[in-house]
Amino acid sequence: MSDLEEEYRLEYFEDNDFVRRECEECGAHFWTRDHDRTVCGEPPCGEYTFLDNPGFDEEYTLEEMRETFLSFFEDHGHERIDPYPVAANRWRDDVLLTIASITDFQPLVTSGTTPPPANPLTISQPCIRMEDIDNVGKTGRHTMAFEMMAHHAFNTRDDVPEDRYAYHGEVYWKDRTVAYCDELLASLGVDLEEVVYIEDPWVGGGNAGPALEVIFRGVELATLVFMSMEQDPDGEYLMKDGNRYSKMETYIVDTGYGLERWTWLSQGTPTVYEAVYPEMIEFLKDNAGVDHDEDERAIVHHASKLSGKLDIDEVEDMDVAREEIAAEVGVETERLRELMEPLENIYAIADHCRTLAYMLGDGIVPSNVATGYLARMVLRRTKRLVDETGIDAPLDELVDMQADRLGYENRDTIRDVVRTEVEKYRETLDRGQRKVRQLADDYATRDGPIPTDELVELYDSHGIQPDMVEDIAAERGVAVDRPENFYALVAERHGGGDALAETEDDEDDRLADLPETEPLYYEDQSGTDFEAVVLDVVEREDGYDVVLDQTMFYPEGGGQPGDTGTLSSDEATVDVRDTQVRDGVVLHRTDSDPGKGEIVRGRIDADRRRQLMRNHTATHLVIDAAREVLGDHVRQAGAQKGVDSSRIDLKHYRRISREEVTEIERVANGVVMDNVPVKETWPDRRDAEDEHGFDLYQGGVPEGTEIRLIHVADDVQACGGTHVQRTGDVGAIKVRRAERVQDGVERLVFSAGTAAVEATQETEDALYGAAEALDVSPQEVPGTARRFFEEWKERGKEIEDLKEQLAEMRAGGGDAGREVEVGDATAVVRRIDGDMDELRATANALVEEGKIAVLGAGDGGATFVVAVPDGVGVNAGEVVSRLADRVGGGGGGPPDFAQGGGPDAEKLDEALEAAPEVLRTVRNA
RNA sequence: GGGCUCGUAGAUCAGUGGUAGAUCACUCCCUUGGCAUGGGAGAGGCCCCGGGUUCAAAUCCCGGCGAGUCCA
Repeated sequence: MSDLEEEYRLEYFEDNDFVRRECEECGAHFWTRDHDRTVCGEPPCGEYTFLDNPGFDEEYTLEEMRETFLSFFEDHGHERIDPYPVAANRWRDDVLLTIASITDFQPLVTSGTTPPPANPLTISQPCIRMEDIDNVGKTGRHTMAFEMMAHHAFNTRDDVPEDRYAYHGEVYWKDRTVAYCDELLASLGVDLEEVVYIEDPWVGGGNAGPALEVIFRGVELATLVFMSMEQDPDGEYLMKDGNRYSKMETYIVDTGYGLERWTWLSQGTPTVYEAVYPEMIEFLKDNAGVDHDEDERAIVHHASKLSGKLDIDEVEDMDVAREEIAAEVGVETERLRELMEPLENIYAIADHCRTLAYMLGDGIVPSNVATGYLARMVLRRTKRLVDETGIDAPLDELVDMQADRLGYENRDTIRDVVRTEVEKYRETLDRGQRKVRQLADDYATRDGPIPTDELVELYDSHGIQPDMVEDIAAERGVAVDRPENFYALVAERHGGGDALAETEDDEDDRLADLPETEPLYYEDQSGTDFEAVVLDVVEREDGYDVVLDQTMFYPEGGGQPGDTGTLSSDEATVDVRDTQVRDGVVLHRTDSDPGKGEIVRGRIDADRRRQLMRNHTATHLVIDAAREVLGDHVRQAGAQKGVDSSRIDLKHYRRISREEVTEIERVANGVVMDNVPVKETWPDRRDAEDEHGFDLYQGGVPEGTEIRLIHVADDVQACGGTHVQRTGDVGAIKVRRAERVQDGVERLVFSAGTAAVEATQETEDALYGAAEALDVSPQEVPGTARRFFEEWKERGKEIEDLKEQLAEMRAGGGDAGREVEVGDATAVVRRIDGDMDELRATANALVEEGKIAVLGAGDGGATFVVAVPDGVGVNAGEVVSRLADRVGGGGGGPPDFAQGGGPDAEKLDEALEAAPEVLRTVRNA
């Protein structure tokens, strides 16, 4: 075992007369040029000393600071890289949002599978961290959106083979990294004597390494991480997370310089927000009517400087913390709150709008899942703050102010998304208010508070904040039972949620030893016949996996199903039912064993494959058409190609209308008719990304240095599937339907080629069938169907009406049945073979006349209705129950009107015979 | 990806297996010079769709469609 102390003994520190010290306050080790320094200086061992006392020679705006940083590293041999989207789930599935610049390069680049876009590189990466959301605006230093400026270098040890990783050798390591930091700080006018490097080992996501925190005037300006270890039970390093780690063959410089912190430091304003969004804060203050006099400004200024104490993670009681600040500033707590709260809200609004600009600008569509859900939460929170603070500018305009500043080009879409989402929120609020009002009225009559479980239900199922419930309940004088641990109770409802460990079926070692299968399906996408050698046959539960040296069978991938067909040797032919790929080895799933070492002739099911190719090319066309019709924000959220029909899931913030579907279909078929070639290229991924951007990766990010691109007209996508040669080969595209798979995700189901024609014929057949049934032409079907439906309803009403008349006549006519005396009342017992409605109507009519009605019907089964006028002591339910018993069934109902029946219709008359007896028995009971 | 809730008149919603309801809106009549209002009458329902259980389903069960919401 060894610890990391050695790791920090840099030559750079030696050469520049640094000393290593242990902080008197917290015990951390740090390096400094100031030999008299005894504390590390990071709060709580130090305080911000740059407020009103800028740390740099000049003041910088956000834009200027970013440019200064990037050009500094460009001048020092780094290539400037465009930022990645904030929606990190577009290239990795373990995080939703980009939370650091290194997020961009995980896992493919950090693992050495794929080369970095440049090495070394510098970037200013927009990031979003939701954890601190409650601190934003209050502490003066927390933001949800920020840019992490960084420089990265990807290294491998010299002794590893040159081709093992996608990059090789050392670019630079710890000394140069620290030297850059010093030089950058010095170039901005920082006195290096004041700079402290704290040893703070870094652990995260299965990797670890030594790291340095750079502290200047109490603020952490940068973190320099030297990622060089991976988790390993036998590793020699025990890190702070309690796990053991060992050195990797790759090691990576991962730095993070907070753009906002640097801008803030250069200006020395009381809060970071005033340094970062001065114009927007001016605008918001103006709009909200925040106008302070000299005196008030001084209070706010003083309080802002102390606001670091309001960190809700560290402060136990917010109110107490505010009191302390008020005491120190020398004003009433309430006065301070009145002054500070609107400002805090304004700061938060500015930050949240920037967050939304990043999210929506990068194509996140608000929804109830994943990043879309986060966007929705931020938007709603922002909307609440805006309303609370009395700002009357529409939210889409506020977000647009940030989008404009950040240079987004899709601002119209962003505004449209915000407007749509605000409207949805308004509807949810309306719904919620109505619900709460009703509930409150309900509990107002019951003389008790609204219980906790109702509160939890309102929030969990209807999204109604407890605050809102309390407000509305208070208006009605109803208390609310709101416990401290409210959100814990909500979490409880969602159960343990222990994630099921995905049981990766451990593949045979046999496969690992086999060479990667030579793919023939790219060389000749329309080829169907080939010869190959059977390298191995693995028996499976339900068949065999055959491995060949080369194959034309396309293995399932990119939403395209694996090929089927046959493998024939001289002796036998086996069926290939499916094709899969594991680590480059293609597995042909067959029903019997073709024999290891045999030379076989492979033949794929050409018709099926051709349909799959048509569907795959059609998929590209439909996505492209959808983008044209619906907007550039449309992205693929999943796809599955099939022989008869395929589907793609698209991110879109509205339901796709019938007209839009028609238009998409028209555009896609236009490209089919243009019959343009479908081209395949294998560019270097860096060139491809430079030229086409991240939208290449609609179906996921491929590995490797070179990637395969499919070009169809103007559309370019990274794709591993097989395609037809010209768009005309698709034949035709028919969009069969659009359905909503989640909020914000629309699914288009479509068919290509023969299946498109068949799909059209199917709907036509249905239409012709309907036309024939109605005996009209197909064009007249909608009108006629509507008319028939109307008439059918009319007739229903008429029948009901007639039944009632019939019932009255029956009741009055006394044609059949018999009248018996039951006590003081008269009962009419009669068989009427009508349906339940008729019996009911007749019974009602008899009751009107003051008579007890006992009616029976015998169509199919036996049914009874018994009705009793007011004031007659006979329980109708009881009578029915006894009568129904005689026909093998049951029945019941309220005492004045009951129904029942049973299967034995032939016993109906018998039962009616017994009715007078039953009535008397029940009456006396 | 998972949990929960909802779908009944044009709108908002009641309706815990037994005759489908309320309020607003709508139409007509009365009150008034007219309007606000007030009084009365009326029209308006495949109770989302399909299956099942039951003598009987708006109601219970299963599936589908549509919507909302919370969490990862």
